[in-house]
Amino acid sequence: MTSVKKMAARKTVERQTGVALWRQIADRIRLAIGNGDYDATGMVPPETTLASEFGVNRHTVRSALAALAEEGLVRAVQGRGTLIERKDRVTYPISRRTRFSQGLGRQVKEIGSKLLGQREVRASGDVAAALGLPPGSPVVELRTVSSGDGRPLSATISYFPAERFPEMAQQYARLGSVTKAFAAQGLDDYLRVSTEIVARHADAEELKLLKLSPGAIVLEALAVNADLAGRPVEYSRTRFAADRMKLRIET
Amino acid sequence: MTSVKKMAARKTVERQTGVALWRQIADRIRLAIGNGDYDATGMVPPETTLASEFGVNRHTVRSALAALAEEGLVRAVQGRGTLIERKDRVTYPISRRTRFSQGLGRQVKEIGSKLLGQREVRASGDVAAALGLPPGSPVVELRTVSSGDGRPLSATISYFPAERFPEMAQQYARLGSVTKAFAAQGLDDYLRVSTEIVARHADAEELKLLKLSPGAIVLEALAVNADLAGRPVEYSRTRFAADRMKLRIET
DNA sequence: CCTAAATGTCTATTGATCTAGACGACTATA
DNA sequence: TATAGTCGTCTAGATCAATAGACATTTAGG
Repeated sequence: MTSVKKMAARKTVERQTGVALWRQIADRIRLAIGNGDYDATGMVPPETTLASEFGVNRHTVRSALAALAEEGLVRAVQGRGTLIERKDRVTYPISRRTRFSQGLGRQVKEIGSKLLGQREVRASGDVAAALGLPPGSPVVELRTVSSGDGRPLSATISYFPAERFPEMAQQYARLGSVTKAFAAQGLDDYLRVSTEIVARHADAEELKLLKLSPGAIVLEALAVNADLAGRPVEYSRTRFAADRMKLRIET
Repeated sequence: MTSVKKMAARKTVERQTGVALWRQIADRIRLAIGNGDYDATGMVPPETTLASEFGVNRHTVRSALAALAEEGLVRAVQGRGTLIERKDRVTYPISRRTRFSQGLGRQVKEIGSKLLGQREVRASGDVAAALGLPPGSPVVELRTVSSGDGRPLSATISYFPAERFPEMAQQYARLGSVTKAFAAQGLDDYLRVSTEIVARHADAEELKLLKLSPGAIVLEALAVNADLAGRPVEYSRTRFAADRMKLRIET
């Protein structure tokens, strides 16, 4: 409809929006790489081509590519072109039996989980409601960051009923997995009962934990897991680096 | 953990990242409004306070507030302060039986669906794969925008197998609902078989359709619905205005 | 009625971003 | 070994983003 642009498929970027053109273009190219748009050549189109596609100066495209090179996503080789080093976006499956490491298994070679902190606190309103406990009940809080092949993928804050799982913190520290820590305390199976997802700009803490650049997006998933009898055993708040992840809902 | 900032809670913003300070600040304030941080007064803190909190000049804060006023989120009144006009996020449930209007029922008074365009096209690779058809098969494409209480919430592109649902476009135009259009063509029930979710910055078209301000985020859900025999009947690509919506996964 | 506190407007200056053009350096291929 | 195609670097100027300070205007409250 409306106007039909001729020739070189014009990819629009917006000016005067508080987001620099080079950053908008970097975001678009990162997305295109993730979509496999350049798989045929394994390279990003030449700078001059990109510049005319986006309707900007070649220097602006170079700034965008420099940012992507900084991320380790591409590598420019003089005389040849700009090679794609890594294709982004890991798929994270969400199902009734969601297990962090399991789902990522084949997509990344190495999964890392780092425990940032743990403490016992009294459940605030939302945590208590999610876990079906009276407000103020003791809960174990775990803060973790998970990464795939060295890149941070998600930052999580989890809450567990302290009375039922008093050793949660120690067991997690020892085993490095929520599923295993549950098993060590007599819970062999649990199911995802609810997940809420919002997308927003990352705050300062998230930028640091996930090694993101400002303006980056996080997908925040609020999830409740329950045992087979339906009693909540975990409430978690996971922030995913949106440009590295895709969520798949399996129903 | 680590360092504890003292005094006037310094809210950090990052410089030289391609995202203007005023936009970072606008994003932070929008988030704070959504979190209910200013509910006590119904107002945003004074410009001078915000300026010192973020460690920037008052003019920079004014640019941020001007952007939020443009969105209709706040309204500045000389001599009084900056009033919060609106704070919201509609929840969109995703389950095996996802129906657009149903889930929003009690949250918004009035649901609007606008048909932007319809045509019959040959299925491209991804569409064909999702619908389980040979590439190039005829499919009906519908483009719609849905809104709640007058504000656009989502923009959708849907594909239906043209052979099985030849009247899709006409029926949708007449009935204003995919569920009803299916029913009119003999399909009484269908289920969501897969959903993929990514978050990214809105492109130019989405900014326009969803009446967003540049730099805004969209949640993109790629979904396949199938009949009870498991045959795909719809492939849809829905872009939600992320600052107005929350997705709830029901498993 | 005055004052404090808040937003509105103006000018001037600095630094970051973007454009424009030219030319050098490297790679692959005919 | 040319030559076309591509990335690398440099200079100069225009526009946008942010700072700084001053003062006007409006509102609420003593």
